[in-house]
Amino acid sequence: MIQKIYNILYELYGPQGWWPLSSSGGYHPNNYLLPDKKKDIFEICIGAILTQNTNWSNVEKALFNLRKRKLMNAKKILEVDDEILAMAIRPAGYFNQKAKKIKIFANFFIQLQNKNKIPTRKELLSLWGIGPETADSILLYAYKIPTFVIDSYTKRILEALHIINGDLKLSYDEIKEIFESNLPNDYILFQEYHALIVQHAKKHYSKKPFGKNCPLLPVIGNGDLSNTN
DNA sequence: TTCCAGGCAATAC
DNA sequence: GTATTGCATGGA
Repeated sequence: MIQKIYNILYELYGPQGWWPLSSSGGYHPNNYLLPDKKKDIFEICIGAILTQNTNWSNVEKALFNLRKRKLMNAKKILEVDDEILAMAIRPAGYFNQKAKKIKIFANFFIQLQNKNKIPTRKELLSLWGIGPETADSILLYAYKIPTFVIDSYTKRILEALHIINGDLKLSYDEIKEIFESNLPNDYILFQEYHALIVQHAKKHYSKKPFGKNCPLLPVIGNGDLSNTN
């Protein structure tokens, strides 16, 4: 079932090429070696924080401002005044909170560089401002670690398809496990699948009634709560 | 004008 | 332990 949904979405939309990177002019379908530079890895991490409950077009404005001010760099982020940073990322909303989150992450990022290591999920979750979705996005898209990203769209679609029951209020990790236990452990597949879910949800699950004209519903939505295969 | 976006932490119950 | 609230901009 989980694999089948992926096949249908891929057939519908094709490769998505997440994460969008400014250095490659946005999305980069079929180039799964990216990011390959420290600056791009950092940009993905910052973008993952900025996009928390925020439209990507607003995040792009904030990222543009950061590049314009030569702040797309962990050391510079730590040096700049909180208020300057907050104003630069203002279009992304929640700018005071996010400025604080970005500073905390920049400090962590520099420590990673010094130790020449990649972050663990546990380390990321211990940072103020990094929750499960942001941690998984960073691991999957910046570091190519095969960990599945769950967002509100994912839950919305699974509920519409009756693969999960909204009343059961499954945890983030439980929903994540539904995907990971039914798919090969492949970061490219995980990157594309999450991106396809977002693409599909923007089209059919953004405004109510959710799932209107969703082509998955006639194929998958059979009301069987137990079958996640 | 209202609603929503690729959440998270703090607070209330 | 679970539910609610604050955080904020910009486009539809």
